[in-house]
Amino acid sequence: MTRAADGGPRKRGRPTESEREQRREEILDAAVRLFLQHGYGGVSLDRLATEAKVTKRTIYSYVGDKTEVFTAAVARLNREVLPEAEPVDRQVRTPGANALDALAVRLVITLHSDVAVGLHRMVIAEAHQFPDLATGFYAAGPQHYIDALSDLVPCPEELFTLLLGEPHRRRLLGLDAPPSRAQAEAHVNGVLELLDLSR
Amino acid sequence: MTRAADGGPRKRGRPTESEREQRREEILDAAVRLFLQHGYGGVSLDRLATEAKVTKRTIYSYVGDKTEVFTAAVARLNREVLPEAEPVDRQVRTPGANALDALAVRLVITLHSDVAVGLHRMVIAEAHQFPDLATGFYAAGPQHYIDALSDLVPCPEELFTLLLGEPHRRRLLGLDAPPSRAQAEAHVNGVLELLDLSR
DNA sequence: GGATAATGATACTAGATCGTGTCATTCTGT
DNA sequence: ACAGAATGACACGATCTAGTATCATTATCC
Repeated sequence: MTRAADGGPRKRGRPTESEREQRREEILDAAVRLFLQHGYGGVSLDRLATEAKVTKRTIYSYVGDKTEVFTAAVARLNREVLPEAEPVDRQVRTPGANALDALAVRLVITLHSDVAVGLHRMVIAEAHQFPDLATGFYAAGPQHYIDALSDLVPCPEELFTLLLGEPHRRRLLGLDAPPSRAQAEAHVNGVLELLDLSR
Repeated sequence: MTRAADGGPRKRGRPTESEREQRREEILDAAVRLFLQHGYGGVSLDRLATEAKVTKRTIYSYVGDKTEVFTAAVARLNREVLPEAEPVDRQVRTPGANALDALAVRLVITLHSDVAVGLHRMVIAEAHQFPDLATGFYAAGPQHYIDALSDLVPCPEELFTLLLGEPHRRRLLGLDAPPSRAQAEAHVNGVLELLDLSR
C-alpha cells in the first residue's frame, strides 16, 4: 500500500516501478475529476498537482502540458462512458422482442449520467480550442449509438435525438437531475410509441 | 458623427448626452462580439475596453464588473435571438394549412444561426458559474418555442427536439455549418412526415 | 464664467498561472 | 557499492488579469 492511498505526503525520490505504472493513471484520475467539475480554464496545474499528490514537473514528464492533460482526460472519459454501449452488439445478434427497449433504456441512463453530461458539456465548451476533441467525441458518442440503433429501427438518428430530448438539453444546462430508471423507462416508452416502434 | 464611428481615438473628457446614450450599447455590442467568439474566460476587460473604444473605468461605471458585463451581454443576446419567434402569435391566430410548416422552418433557421448557437454554447459552458443565465435561456429559448408549438401540435416538446436534432448537436460542437434554407425546409418536411403532422 | 461631473490615458497593485530551475532524496541498473 | 535517473519541495521569472488611482481634458449645470 503506497502512502498516496492514505493521503499522507508522498515520499521523495525516484519511485519504484509499480508506483510508476500507477502514476499516470492517478494524474488522469485527478484531471478528469477536476476538469469535469471546473472546466478547462477553471483548473490550474498547481491545483491538479496537489490533487494528484504529484508535482508539476511530474505532470509534465508523464503527460505533458495543460492541453495534453486535457486531451488525455477527455480521451479517458470517452472510453469510460462508451463501454456502456458495448453490449449493443450482443443485443443485435439476438434481437428479442424487447432488445430495442433494453438498449434504449441503457442508452438514456448512460448518456444522462453526470459523467456523460459533464463530458458533453466540456467538449461543447472547448470545441473552439480543441476541435479534434469535438470530432472524436461525436464519433465515439452519438454517432456510435446511432450506428447501433440503425440495425434495429429505420430512423436511428431521429430515435437517438428523441431518446435524449429536452431532458438532456436541460441536463447540459444544469437544470435537472439525472433521471431515475423508472423515469428513463417511461421516457423510452413514450418515444417508442410516438415513433410507432412499440412491438 | 462621433469620432468613434471612424475608428479614431475617442476624444477625452465628459461626453455629450447623446454620446452617453450610445455608450452602454457600444460596450455591450463589443462584449457580445467578443464573448461569442472567445467565451467568458477568453475575454479580458482590457481587450473589451480596446474593442469598445472605452477605458475600463467607463465599463465599470456603465455596466459593472466582468460578471455583470457577461450577464448583460447574454440578456442582450436572448433578446436578439428571440424576436424571430414573435410572429408566432400572429401565425397562431390565423392557422392556415402551412402555418406549422412556416413556423418550423423559421425556428430551424433561427436556432441554427451562428448567434443562436453561440449563445447556446456559451450558456452551457458557463452554466456552473451562472446558473441563472441557464434558467433564463431555457425559458426564453426552447421553452418559449415549445409553448408556441403547443397550440399547433399534440407533441410540441418532441417536435422541437426533432427540429433541432443531431444537426444542432453538431453545430454546438462546431462540426457543421448553418443549414441553408433549402436544407432547413427539407429537414422540416422529414420531421413532420415522421410525426404524421403533414397536412 | 466657474464649479462639478465624467472621461481618456496611463500607471499601478495584487494575485493567479504556466512553465522551468535547483537541490536534496530515493530508487534502478550494473 | 556506486553512478545515474526520477522525484518532491521550493522557488523563480514571465505573463496575464481584475480592479483602482491619478491627472489632464471636456461637457454640463448654475
